[in-house]
Amino acid sequence: MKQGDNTRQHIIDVANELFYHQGYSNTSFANIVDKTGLSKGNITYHFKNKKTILEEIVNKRLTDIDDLLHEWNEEIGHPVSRLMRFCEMLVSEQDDIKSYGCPMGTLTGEFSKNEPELYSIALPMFQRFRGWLKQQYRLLDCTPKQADEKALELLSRVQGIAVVTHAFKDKAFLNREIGKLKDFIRYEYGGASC
Amino acid sequence: MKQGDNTRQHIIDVANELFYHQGYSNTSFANIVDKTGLSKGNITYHFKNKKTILEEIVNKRLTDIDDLLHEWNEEIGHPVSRLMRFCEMLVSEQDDIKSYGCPMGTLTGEFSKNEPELYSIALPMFQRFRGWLKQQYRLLDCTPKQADEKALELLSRVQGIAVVTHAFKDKAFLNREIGKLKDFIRYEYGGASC
DNA sequence: GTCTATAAGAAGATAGAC
DNA sequence: GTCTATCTTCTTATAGAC
Repeated sequence: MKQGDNTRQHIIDVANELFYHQGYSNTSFANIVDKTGLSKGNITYHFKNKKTILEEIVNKRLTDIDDLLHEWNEEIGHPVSRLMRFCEMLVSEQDDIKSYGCPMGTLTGEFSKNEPELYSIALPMFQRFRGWLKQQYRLLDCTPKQADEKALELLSRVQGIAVVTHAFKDKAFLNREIGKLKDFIRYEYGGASC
Repeated sequence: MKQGDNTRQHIIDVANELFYHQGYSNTSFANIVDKTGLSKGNITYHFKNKKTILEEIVNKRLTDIDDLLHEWNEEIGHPVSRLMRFCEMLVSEQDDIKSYGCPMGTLTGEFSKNEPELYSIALPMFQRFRGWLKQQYRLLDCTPKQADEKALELLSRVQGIAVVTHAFKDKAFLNREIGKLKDFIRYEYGGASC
């Protein structure tokens, strides 16, 4: 039982990395077998199929996102500084962004094309950030509608930077654009409201 | 021979749509067989494998891009208006963007993760737009460096809009953001230079 | 140029031994 | 809980008839 929990977590960690690094549909059970060092039978004992693994991975990611956003809420007093912190996330993950794109954006994008079931599993990750960003704009006295629009806009800016960084393998671009994006936020909300 | 050319083109058209609608690695030979109505043997007669089909598809897309950009150069006098036209492309393709994302961004993203060979085939599409956008900014008296940075920025903005539109299936967002993006260009270059 | 047929391999799903 | 083994289906590759 105790060993089983470790194994379960091990499978999730390995699959999470594989799904991110080579895409979900490009990752086979055999890939997970190889990288975990476990047998196929053992993995199917813990997870019925790939979709079940994905669900667990997304659950883990959602928990991680919630923890992160909670931490930012606790540690960062001003909404504008929180928005900045959100942007800085891309900088600290720049090596992965360059090599594999945004873990949330690329996964959702893969499913959004033609896999409604998996799409509905992955979308909540985006919704978490959207909701949190909206809250920050609400604190800056935006109306609900304005706040949501601004949340989506910021999400869009960040996703665009991730896509281009990934496509052109260009970390200098990422750092430059995140800098400009923070300037934009600072300029728009340098202490003022909506 | 003449029928063969039609068949060849038919395969390319069908595969192009399938690769866009469900992703490259998610599309099998059997999918192409079904949708073309041709036999498997006939398709392998024309194309050795999936990669070869992809190469032809990208070649076709590159020709289409070149034709489009050439047309814009001919028909639109002012660089600022050309940049606007570039943004408007997303609006006219909004139904596809919503359902399948940007054909260029999603394809390149799929390969950029872990398929260097296919990545090098797909990247030139991005480079075409990057180069053309840079030219427009050069005409607006930007230095080569500035022009290239602005080209990447605009590419990034548009890709971000495509990703979020696709993720949230939200055409209203697309139209709103493209409007704002055009305002931004108009504001920055309302007849002035860099 | 187009088709059918087959074979060889990879993928996912399932059963049972330890 | 973990493993080996089998089975079915999907995917690709190749050969040969019309």
